[in-house]
Amino acid sequence: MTPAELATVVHGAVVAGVAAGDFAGTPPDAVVVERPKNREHGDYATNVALRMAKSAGRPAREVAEAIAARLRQFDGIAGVDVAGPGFLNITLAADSLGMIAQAIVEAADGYGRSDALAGRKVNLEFVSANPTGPVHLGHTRWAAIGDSLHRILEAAGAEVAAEHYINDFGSQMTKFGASLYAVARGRPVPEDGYHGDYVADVAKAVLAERPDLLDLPEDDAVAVCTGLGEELMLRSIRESLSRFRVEFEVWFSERSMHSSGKVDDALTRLREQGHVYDADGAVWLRTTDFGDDKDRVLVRSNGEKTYFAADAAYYLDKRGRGFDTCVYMLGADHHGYVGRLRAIVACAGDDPDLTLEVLIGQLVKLVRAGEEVRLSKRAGTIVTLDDFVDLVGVDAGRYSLARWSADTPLTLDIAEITRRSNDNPVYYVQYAHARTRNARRNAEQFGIGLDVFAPELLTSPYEAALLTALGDFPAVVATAAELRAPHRIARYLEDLAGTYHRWYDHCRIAPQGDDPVTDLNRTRAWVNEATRVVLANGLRLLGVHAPDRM
RNA sequence: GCCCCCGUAGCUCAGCCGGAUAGAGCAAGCGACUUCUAAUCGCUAGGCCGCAGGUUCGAGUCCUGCCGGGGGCGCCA
Repeated sequence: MTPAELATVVHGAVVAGVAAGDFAGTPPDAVVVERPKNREHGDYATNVALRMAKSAGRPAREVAEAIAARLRQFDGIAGVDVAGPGFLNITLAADSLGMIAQAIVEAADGYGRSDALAGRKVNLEFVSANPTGPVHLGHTRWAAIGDSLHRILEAAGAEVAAEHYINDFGSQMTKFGASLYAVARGRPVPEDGYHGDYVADVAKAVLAERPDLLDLPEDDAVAVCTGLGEELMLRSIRESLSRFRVEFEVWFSERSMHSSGKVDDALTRLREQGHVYDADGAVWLRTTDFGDDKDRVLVRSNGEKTYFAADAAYYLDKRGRGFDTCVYMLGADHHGYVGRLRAIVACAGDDPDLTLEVLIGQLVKLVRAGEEVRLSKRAGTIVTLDDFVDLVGVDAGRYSLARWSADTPLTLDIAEITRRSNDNPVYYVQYAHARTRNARRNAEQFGIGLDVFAPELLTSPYEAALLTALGDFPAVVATAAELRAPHRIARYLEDLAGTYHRWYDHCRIAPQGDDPVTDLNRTRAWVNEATRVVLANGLRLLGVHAPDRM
């Protein structure tokens, strides 16, 4: 019996109890059963009686007793205790609990998927690195979290598109082109230009493709630098992200919205909604109507449209493409933008609380031996995604970034996250997976396959602990999706790996010495395989490899 | 001044819709390798959940105020 099935059974008992007049009250829409922290409290616990007590007008313990009496009638439930203020502690029969293993093996890759977010069309925008420089460590945190979220939301049934916005319009691009040109000419980079060794690399690449560059009039040459520089930079950004196993469905160009007239359309639309006004020669959006602390400029007095205008157009474009939830993942240094974004949404006639979600990620630092790592050959003062992957690898890098809540400012110690031992959670979880594979290979030597399944033999408390942990996975994925919190997957996997290792130490799969192969051995092979499935599915959601051997 | 995030064990952090005796890893100490790969496991020790109020059967969790730390407040993108 899975926890979801048990929840249905308990709910049924509550409804039946009310119908039969055991106690009064309104049954809740759904019942939650959870794994108690303390194993002595049974396999599962529920607080439904505590929640019912008020409407029943009776002490929670009395309600609990009445529900318990009904549950005890149920096949597959071995025991029900009323504890504390009115908790119901439920112990399942071994065969009933053991069925989880078979269900998981049969569901295979599909185990953990749900329809919790079915029908939702979610747009996930993250990284959105400017094509004027490499992907840096701040982006990298979002690359890991955003891509995992992509996978998790899909597992929860949502239709998801990951998008990378390209700021390829405006003065920053021109500055980049001018910087490239300066370097190509052997002149110093302008004060407000782009610095770092990568600028020289890109300039060299531009020269290689356009040997005539220096013969062109300066304006034309800068334009060539801007165009080619952007192309090269974008290609390198894609390569870096792809190497980090991060893929986007859509690379969305800001410039394309200007040239196609979408920005003008958006301005018209906002004007029609009555939130646009002209002042000081500029065009403004009255974002203060919606909680912003000051109004924002859409078109500057020199006629140029702002980044903000493009963002309004981008939001409208997303909505036009049918997304009902638009998620923006921003660094903490951009949180001031949230108010403006909400105002755009409100000015467009949407409810920001419904269609807009802004996730703010706190800053990341990398330290080595207690010193912050800043030395980047490529970018001068920042650590790039490529530097990071070179230092720690993709698996350790992704896992280390994804296992922390985005709300936590993060300091990663290089020595700690690359250490190949049990104090490194990445390897702890990966090793557990490798161990399941090895145990399976070993069992096969004894002729143990997945044929006989006798769950009533799974009576060890270590099996109960493992089986209930395995049963939690779908709920963990659904919660991670709902809370946009990939770190919950990682924490769950660490817990599961520990539970598996303990089980492995106490419950042999293959027989020892000359002992004969028993049905218990064969049944444990299912438990082992179910664990492998969950570890593999969980690691896949984090974009981390599940190795066969370590 | 205003806004966002954080404050939980020596350290780094989990803690979902408020629920039972607040958890994990590391670090410290002790123990288990003739192993299903010890990249593992067992045990010990470690807590005014920043402070003060409030809400209620019940608060680490929700509300208010304060203290401490980090970040942000352009006709830049």
